[in-house]
Amino acid sequence: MIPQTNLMAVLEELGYRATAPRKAIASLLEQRQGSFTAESLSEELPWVGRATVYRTVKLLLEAGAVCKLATMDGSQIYSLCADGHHHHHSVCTQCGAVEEFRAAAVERLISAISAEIPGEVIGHRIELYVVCGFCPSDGGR
Amino acid sequence: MIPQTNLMAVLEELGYRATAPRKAIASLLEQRQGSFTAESLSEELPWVGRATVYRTVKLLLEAGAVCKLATMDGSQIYSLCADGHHHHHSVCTQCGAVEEFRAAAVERLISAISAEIPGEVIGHRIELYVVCGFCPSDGGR
DNA sequence: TTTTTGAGTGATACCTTGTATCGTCTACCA
DNA sequence: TGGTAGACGATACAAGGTATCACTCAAAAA
Repeated sequence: MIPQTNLMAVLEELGYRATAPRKAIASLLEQRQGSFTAESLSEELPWVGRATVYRTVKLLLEAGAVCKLATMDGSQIYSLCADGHHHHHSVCTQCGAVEEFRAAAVERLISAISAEIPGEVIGHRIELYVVCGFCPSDGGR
Repeated sequence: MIPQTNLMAVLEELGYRATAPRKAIASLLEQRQGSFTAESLSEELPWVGRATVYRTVKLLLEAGAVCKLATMDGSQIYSLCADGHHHHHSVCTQCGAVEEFRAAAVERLISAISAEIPGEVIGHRIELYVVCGFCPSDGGR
């Protein structure tokens, strides 16, 4: 799985200018590779205005380079998306690491359920919450 | 599917007092039967303090009489839950109607995916976004 | 290289969705 | 019919995000 490594290029292709704040945000995200919040980005780049951080994250979201997901408690986090195509995420509840997965079985399941549900299915959200291999499991305590 | 029709009784069973604001919120939710936000409740019951509305919704959530879900754009909504057991929801993107569904296939799928993912799966979130039978489909416009 | 200009910026006010605090009130049991 | 803990409303606060606005600067044109 090779994550998107040239966020700035993605933005430039869409006609957005290569400014210092955008470059800084892009390169920070490329280094970090995990999930993040807009607020954490803002803290790590105190010289970039808060509004600019939120604006840039929104641009990346619209460009499809970043996905918005929900944690188990319902709060929002963002994650780089390696894959522009439809996929789902597993989120480590301990360290925030995000993995993408695509499973044909998921799509088959959705169609099967669609058939049983009144109305037309136009979208879905599937997130798995995991304790990843690098984090101590709760059971171990 | 018979929704929970006695929210106040649920709260009283847990030892909470039957106060006028709680009764008003419970009966409003029982009438409405759809999804709602805490803010919309507060607007419909202007004589009940905002904090009380949020507190009561939280109690119902903890009691399992209400579920918290995410809309397609990531915002939070609440919905009455008929069924205390584990289930999933489909949300109409037009009118906000929520249907519950349980599918053994979902649970089988989760176990199958768990086997392919590093780490231990401890939870999941599955929501379907639909245009329900009572709403005009976008395709029709 | 210089000029031009509109996209992008930071500061700041504001909004939404909640939670915490605190003095007052009231549901309920004895 | 009290006494009292639980519940209340008002209000301040917090997190996460958007809107506004005057200023700056990237980059295309001259």
